[in-house]
Amino acid sequence: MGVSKTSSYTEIQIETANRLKALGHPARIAIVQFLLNQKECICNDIVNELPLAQPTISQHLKELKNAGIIQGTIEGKAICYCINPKVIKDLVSFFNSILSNFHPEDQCC
Amino acid sequence: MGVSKTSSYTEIQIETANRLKALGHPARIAIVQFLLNQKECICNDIVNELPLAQPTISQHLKELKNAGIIQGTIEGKAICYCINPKVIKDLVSFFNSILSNFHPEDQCC
DNA sequence: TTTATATATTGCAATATTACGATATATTAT
DNA sequence: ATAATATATCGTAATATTGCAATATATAAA
Repeated sequence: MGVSKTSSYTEIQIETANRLKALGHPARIAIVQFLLNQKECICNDIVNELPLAQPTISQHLKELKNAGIIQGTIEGKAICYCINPKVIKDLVSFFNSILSNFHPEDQCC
Repeated sequence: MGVSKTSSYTEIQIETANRLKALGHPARIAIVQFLLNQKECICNDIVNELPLAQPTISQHLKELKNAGIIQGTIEGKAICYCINPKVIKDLVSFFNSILSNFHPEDQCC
């Protein structure tokens, strides 16, 4: 006892958690994958592809956008969404640093 | 019109989303990082480290365990939790496949 | 200007998550 | 057997997420 629990979370922990949370839904995983398989990444194509109503897709896109994972630009009356690769690269770095800290000989299970 | 939205989610999309969701909370990020920085990965040490009550930590550990990210073994009256590196490696593979599908020349924004 | 198309926002119901006090369980120490 | 320690579970309140119908906005087409 006597140990004070003063530690809160670091900015990096919070930002990483926000990004992973944004990707932590099958519809949003599917959206990201769909965007990458299309040359034209138009919002309406996602609505036609996924089994969700248009407002729900719009909501998921907003969450991905808020987390910085995608960005959108207006293309006439449509909106084109694209991946931000830097965020994905940051996540890969995060997991790789986890793996580099992993020492099997220290594991008790 | 005429396009039926028959597609649901694949098993991989669902599993990946579950794992990312499990990591999508700063406390669970902190837990994973803490486990990797300790040789002895004892649950009670996490309780002393993080600014959360013991039942809350227990609940977060359960979610990480359900997602397969950690596993625990009984060590006397304590429980030792460890990372499952395969799950992290799977996530790195997932993000790398996203990056390999990313073609800047196809992006509209 | 009217109509059609594409997307966003609002409002709302159902469900899930988060956090914790109280309590249960299980092991160890006395 | 009793007490102490470590962890899990239960119950519950507060909040967040998910999904959608209805509606608003904005651009393009007629």
